[in-house]
Amino acid sequence: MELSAKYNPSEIEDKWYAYWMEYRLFHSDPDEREPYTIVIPPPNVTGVLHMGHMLNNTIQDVLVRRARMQGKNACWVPGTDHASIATEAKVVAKLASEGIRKADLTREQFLEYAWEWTRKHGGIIMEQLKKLGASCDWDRMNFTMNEAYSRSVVRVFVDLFNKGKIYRGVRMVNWDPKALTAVSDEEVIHKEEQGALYYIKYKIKQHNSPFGDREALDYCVVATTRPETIMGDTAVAIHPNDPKNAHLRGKTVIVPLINREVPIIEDEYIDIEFGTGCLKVTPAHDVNDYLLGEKHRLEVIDIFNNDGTLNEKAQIYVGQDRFVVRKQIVKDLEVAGLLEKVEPYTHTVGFSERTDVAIEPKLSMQWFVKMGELSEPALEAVMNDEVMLYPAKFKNTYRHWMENIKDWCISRQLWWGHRIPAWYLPDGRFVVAEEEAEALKLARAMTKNKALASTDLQQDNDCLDTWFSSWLWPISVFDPEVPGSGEEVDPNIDLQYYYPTSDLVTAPEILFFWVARMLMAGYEWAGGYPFKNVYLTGIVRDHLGRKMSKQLGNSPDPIELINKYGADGVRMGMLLTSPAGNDLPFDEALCEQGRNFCNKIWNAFRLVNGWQADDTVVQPAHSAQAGEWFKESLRKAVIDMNDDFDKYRLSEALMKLYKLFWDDFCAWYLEIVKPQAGQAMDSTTLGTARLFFDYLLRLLHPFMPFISEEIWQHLRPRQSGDSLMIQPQPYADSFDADCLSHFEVIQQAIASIRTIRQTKNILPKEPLELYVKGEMDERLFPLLQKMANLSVIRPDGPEDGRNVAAFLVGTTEFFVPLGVLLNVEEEVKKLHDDLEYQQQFVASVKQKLKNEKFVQHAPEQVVAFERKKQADGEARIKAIEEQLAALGG
RNA sequence: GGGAGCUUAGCUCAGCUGGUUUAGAGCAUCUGCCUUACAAGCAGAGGGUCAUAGGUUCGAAUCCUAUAGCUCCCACCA
Repeated sequence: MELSAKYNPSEIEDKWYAYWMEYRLFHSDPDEREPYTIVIPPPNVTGVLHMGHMLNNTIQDVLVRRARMQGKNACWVPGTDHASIATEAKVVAKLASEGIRKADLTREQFLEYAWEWTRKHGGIIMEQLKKLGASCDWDRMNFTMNEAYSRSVVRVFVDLFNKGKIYRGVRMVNWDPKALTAVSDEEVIHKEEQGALYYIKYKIKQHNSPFGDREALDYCVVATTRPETIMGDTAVAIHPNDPKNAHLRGKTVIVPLINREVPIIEDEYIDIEFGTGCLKVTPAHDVNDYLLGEKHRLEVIDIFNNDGTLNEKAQIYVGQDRFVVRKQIVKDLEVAGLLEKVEPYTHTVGFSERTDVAIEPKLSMQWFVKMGELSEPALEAVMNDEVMLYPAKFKNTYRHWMENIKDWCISRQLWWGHRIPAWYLPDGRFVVAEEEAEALKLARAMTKNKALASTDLQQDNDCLDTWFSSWLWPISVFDPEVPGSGEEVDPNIDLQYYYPTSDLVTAPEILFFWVARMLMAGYEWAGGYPFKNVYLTGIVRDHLGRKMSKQLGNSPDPIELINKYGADGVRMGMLLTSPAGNDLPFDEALCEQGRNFCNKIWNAFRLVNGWQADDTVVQPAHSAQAGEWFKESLRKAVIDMNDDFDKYRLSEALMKLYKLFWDDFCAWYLEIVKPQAGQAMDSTTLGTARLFFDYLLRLLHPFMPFISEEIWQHLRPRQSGDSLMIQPQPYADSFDADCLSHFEVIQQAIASIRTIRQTKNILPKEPLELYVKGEMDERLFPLLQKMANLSVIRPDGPEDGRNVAAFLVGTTEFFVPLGVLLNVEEEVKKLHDDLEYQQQFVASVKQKLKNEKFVQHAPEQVVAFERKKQADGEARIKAIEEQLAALGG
């Protein structure tokens, strides 16, 4: 069989993915084995794969494939999220491009468009994951708006409501006066704006005056950027410890132009240094003011219409736009003598991402979940390490957030999502139920009106926050009947077997949005934590350190990368420099490195594949030695990699494997056992080499599934249905450290001889002689001889020290007689430099040992080690001095 | 403003409870090689006051304090 000199991924990747699918190797059913479960963080249903997904899913696939090869029943559940905000925004934009406005559609019509969009674009991302090699159990594909899943979301809402954990309340939302809708915090873009700070005089009302309630000359000054909202003022606030405003305590002031009397309140929220230290309080139009208002029980006066014009509650400027009013009111205040001054002022203002108009904070009725009790077990689980976060530094952040948790606003003014299962009665009261029929029953009971019809009920128009469905993900993908009625006869087998899942791999920015809430849901409805370990990935950045985003256009298309470098190459590129929790500065050079590694593996295979065994050939000593050494090296690597995996240090595990394969296996082992040109190979060595290759492929498979499978299938005849995917991982629990260190001495000696060749211009082909003086494992001489191309190895030093290149490994001296004349001066200088270095080294060690406190306090081992350092150093000095003497230096 | 974290070679990072020759790796760089597996390669080499300043200690990249710079999360100041 003819094999190309370059590995060609595109020829084999689809073939093997189809093969794995054909034999259902990704599929999992509960059995007696230990389960290993991952649920995918569901990407947006209509999204496309970006680099963050690449990283995230590569990590998951590595973990899943490894667990599968460790004999666990591995199950990776795929699926997508309906992503209400993002998807609805896309649908609205698409309709707009066709000249259709959402406002002109009924809910049903809009949802029809949305489903059409979802059917058209949904699932693209899952197909892309297949290109990456993701070994998901596609039979378990899920979607947060599936019928069953949706029922579970509604059931959870009803359950929480019945437990008294859901309530309605007023909340400040980001109102877009142009789109006439609330937008989420994520859709608000904060921009710096050059504005002004207006200082407005509020007259102080004089009480207890002997002359009655007459207006005084006295006033306080309030600084504001939004003078047009003063008609909504219901208080002026000062700091309780503010001496310069102390005279205002207990007074009331008059709101200019409309002459409303409002109280002076005191609160520590006020910044004494800002402006005059007096804050106008407008609860309807500022988040902080609203909180102040709530605290001090102030009246709330909403002076704006939905389109940003003023309403009749403003009393003046009714019907005019907020920005027109701002200009006009400043003039009017000035005329009235109530404007003290205007200062230029730079501040940030929120703008709507969709319409680019200034966001108006607006109060509205929303649904909330009480978080207090729900959050307790979720906080505890992480703090007592029942659930582990990797890296652990996120524990602090997590605690900080959980301890200051606020109630969760779960309603969204959107149509694409799970509609809130609340029905309003004509009298304004409401009932909560899973279905309309049930709601009607409840409503009839509540009103004691049996004639009440379903047409009298109006279901809430809002839908639920996306996270309110995705927090159930690790439960509902296995059992959408949770929370059940408590009357189920058969417990759900899948949930029992796969839950809790093993590892969750996700981005740190959704630690609170998603991870924390899944923990809460797990304890609330599934009796315990939803996952044992949370691996928080880094954020993928470009080489300038910017977050990759569509807007910047700095994100490469993952599929193009796969086409260019192969899936295995890209996977390796993603994993090479991505320790958990650290940012990943992405560079295509990393994929190139991955591709090069594939090529290296491929060519190593070509070499081994081309060898023919000859039973008449006896195994050379060096080949046997190389085999013994590589076996130990492999064992050590397996142990080290297991340790790395235990700590979720995937990139380090991969780097160890990279070096094991490239350096130890290719550069050393294969080079040692490689027969001379034209010579045959003994069957023992060939068998061993193939066995090693097999082990290496097993180690490689979780990281690079395609190339490893391709080569494994070539390595020996296979039955159909066989796959590397399901072979056990190599196992080791110990290794021979002496064997490795003896070999290392040989490696260093060989490298030194090669350096001599290079500096002396001696070709590798030309054999050299070698003298070895000192301790050395002589059994390894044949190996040394082959790799350094030595004609002979002799004990002790040469009699004539001239024209001999010398070097040290440890304390062992090596001499290479050279046919050419040495540049004595150069050699002497080199030896002097080395001597000086060694002398300084020994001096520093001596200094340390002379210190009585060191000898007293330091552990015995450490002192003994220092003594050995001294002895070795002195031995080396002696050797160098001898060499200098031999050169007559 | 509150919280968390980071700063080690040109780049990306290891370096765990202080002692393991005078700090390691990969990539990049430089030198020499088209050696019949691989130039997407082989062989070799160079490169670091461990951000700065103090402190603790017999001993500090490692522990403590301050300073500077950077990153992230939360709240965003009328």
